[in-house]
Amino acid sequence: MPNTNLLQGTLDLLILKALALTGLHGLGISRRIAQITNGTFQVKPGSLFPALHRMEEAGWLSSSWGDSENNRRARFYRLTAAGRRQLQTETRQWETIALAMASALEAS
Amino acid sequence: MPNTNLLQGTLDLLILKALALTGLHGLGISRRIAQITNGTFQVKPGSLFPALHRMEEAGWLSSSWGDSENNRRARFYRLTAAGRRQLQTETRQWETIALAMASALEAS
DNA sequence: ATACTCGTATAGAAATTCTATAGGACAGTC
DNA sequence: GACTGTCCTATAGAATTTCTATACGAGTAT
Repeated sequence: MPNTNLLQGTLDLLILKALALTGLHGLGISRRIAQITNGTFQVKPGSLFPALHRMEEAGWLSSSWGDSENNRRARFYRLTAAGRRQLQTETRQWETIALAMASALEAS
Repeated sequence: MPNTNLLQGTLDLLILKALALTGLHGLGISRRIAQITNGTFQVKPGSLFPALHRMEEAGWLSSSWGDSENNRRARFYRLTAAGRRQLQTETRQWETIALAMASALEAS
């Protein structure tokens, strides 16, 4: 019974968008996503970290170890140039989908 | 390389919405989805039929054999009462998600 | 010491969707 | 009648993403 909390496919876009302004470490990304979605999406570690690894593998993120605000060892992620392009692409895709769904749900 | 054409989770809602007005057979549902989304979503048989079976299993649809407009044997699906409730539930869920995403994508 | 928070990580399960393929039946044409 | 195309349903198998649950190390505070 997967409480499909998040729509499959939206997580990547949210992560990319969370990193658009500045680099963040994992939990920081999670917090920023909660912030920009007004608390609607609460990404849990088990979803977040595999996604980050996958996206780094894809070349959209790069990362390095550093120290967090609380003096903990943390891995900081930032967008690569390809990641920035991907953000644009996925944003457009989302807009297409949102438009289509809005049209469908308006249909009488 | 799954060209995830459709966002995972939207298919059910689209099917429910396609059947909101009147019962349809499988390919008819597919055509109606294309229609109400202005051609954005083209649901292929390999996605559609498993979904229909699943949703009937879940009690949201009921079906019966009949003849299509073209005099072919076709299975007609219609919403059950539970299906109608599910349509409302998923519509609200979608709206929540769409709002959250809009908020996220607006963030500077 | 102890307990708590922060931060990352992974294994395993679950679910949905896609590609590819199949086949029966009707309709139209030569 | 044979052939071809369209309509309609169906399934197997693969691929992918996300969730639950669990773990562990290290800093902080009591």
